[in-house]
Amino acid sequence: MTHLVDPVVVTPDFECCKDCIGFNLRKATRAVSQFYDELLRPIGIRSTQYSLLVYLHMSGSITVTQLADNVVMDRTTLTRNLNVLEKEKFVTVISGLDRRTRLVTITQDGLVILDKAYPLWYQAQSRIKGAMSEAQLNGLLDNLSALVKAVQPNETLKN
Amino acid sequence: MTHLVDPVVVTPDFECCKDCIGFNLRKATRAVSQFYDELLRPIGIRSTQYSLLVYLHMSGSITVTQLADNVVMDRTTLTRNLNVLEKEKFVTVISGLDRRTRLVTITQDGLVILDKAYPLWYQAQSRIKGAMSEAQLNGLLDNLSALVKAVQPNETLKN
DNA sequence: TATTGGAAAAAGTATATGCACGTATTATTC
DNA sequence: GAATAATACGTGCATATACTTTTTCCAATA
Repeated sequence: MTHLVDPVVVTPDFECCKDCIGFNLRKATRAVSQFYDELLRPIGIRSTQYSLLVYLHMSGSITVTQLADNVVMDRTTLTRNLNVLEKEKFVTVISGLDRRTRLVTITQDGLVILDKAYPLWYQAQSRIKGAMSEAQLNGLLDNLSALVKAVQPNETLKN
Repeated sequence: MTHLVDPVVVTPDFECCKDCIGFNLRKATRAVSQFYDELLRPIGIRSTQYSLLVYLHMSGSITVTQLADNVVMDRTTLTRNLNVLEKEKFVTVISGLDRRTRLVTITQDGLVILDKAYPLWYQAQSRIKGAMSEAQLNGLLDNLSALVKAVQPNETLKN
């Protein structure tokens, strides 16, 4: 005959926290972003700014919320990041037809800095890619996408 | 007979920037860290703080620079993160034997909050792990470690 | 059409991040 | 032992990040 065990408080096994996805992601992001930033430093922009400018170049004019959704960034974070780019004259932010919305557009100055930044970014990207196989790289990118999908609130629940 | 081509400025192919390791890492880190933070919110600490407390619990007393090296965090970033934990009485920071150093130690309060946080962290970690196979997870962690090693300045050059 | 509900965005507050620089302490060298 | 180099750390400044609250505007409905 079996008995229920007492509800004891088990000391957590913190050893397994070494495999925390969040911790390891943040650690790698710090290191990798610093690496890109270092190569971009000569022209005075950071990797976060480069990524936003590239996206704006590819997307064309876009509202703040749409851009935030697309790059998986909190809207208020994006607003502040855009303020920096606007101050540098790399983007313009104007009111949309729906006057609640704000349309973000890359400027000529933004395109110029993008062209300057591209070879620097490419160098950083190449060096990092050199540390892993093509299969590893594709696997990594796939896994990162899967993570984003896994943790994002289900959009279908909105309807 | 071959000729050297004119040194033309080629329009960059920004399409390939979609595979930027830094951009995709940051994006996943934003989403994933938010997910952990959401589950940790009931007890009032963030995933960054949880990770630091876990590390301090496992390592015992440690200097700021050693800790920064181990978690691949800028020393000044760590100082500020520790200030928050110190304010909450989760860690103590005292002068070491070498009076230049500062010894960081987790407190009783820190251990208490750790025990409370563990099941919440475990739940988040489990849900995320559920989105991928064991092989994928191990591959991801391996790739993240490889990235950190790839971009870190070669330590042997210091000697 | 007046109201009400929802959407888009900014501002306030706080943590996270890192570079440049300065200070205190230890180690080294002459 | 004094001068110098190296180490450990913090502060000032700026960007990156996100939650909460408030404001503005559009849409739907009674």
